[in-house]
Amino acid sequence: MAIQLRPVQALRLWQQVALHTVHNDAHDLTLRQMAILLTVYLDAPPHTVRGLAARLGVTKPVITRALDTMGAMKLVSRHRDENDRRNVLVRRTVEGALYVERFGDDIIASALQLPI
Amino acid sequence: MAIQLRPVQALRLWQQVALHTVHNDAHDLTLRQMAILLTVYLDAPPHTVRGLAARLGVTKPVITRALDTMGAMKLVSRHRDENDRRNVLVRRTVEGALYVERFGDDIIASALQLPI
DNA sequence: GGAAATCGTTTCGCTTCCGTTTCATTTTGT
DNA sequence: ACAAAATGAAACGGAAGCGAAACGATTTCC
Repeated sequence: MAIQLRPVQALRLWQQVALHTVHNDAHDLTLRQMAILLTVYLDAPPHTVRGLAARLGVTKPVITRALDTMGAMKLVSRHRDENDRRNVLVRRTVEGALYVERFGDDIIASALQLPI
Repeated sequence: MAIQLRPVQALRLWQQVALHTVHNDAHDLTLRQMAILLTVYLDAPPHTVRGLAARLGVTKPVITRALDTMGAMKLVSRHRDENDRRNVLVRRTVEGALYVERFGDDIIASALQLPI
């Protein structure tokens, strides 16, 4: 059965997660960075810079910069593709998986407290 | 009945909305700005700079700057409190209400398409 | 083999956001 | 009346992101 949200529930959910993230999250990712992170962790690999740029509808430098930032945070890692050395493959990390998992828990907790 | 999400559903929902927003939204609000906007539109007024700062757990200049930005976008408006002229009251706008409404629709649409 | 295409990165100038501090205005308390 | 407190905005220096263009490294295509 599909997840059906009423408008106030949908907006409340987003508000609560946003408030919680602003309040407690040290990483302070932008929406673009979050979109990249979740795509790397939810979509099937491999993930290339070009592929991520296409998925988000942004230019490649946007991806490169986001990977710089999130790489320094150890949320993702970069590796040369040995089959085609022009490519860079973005891979998950233990820290990133933990971060994404906790973020999902926050969403679930907020959803449970939504008004009926 | 409460809204119950499984981890993959919660994360997929956030990913889809993030991707959609990055792709289509011209405003490009930060997470803090979004938290402020939704609080103004969902919580009961009046909304002061100090109150919003406390709600988000950030300093007042953060709120002031966010209101500058979102005021220029006409998503919120500022008015002196005539009862206590030290206060500034943040109010909703027609444009802002429309923006929030559309954002809610995006969340609902993404939720409907979640895997079971 | 060599030109062309592809891929990710770097550079450039610009804008925006950040935290901290300082300031002007207004209200409160005595 | 007047000092103290409270409120929001402005100033400051620093960090990070943006789009566009240019750049090396690698592969593809004749």
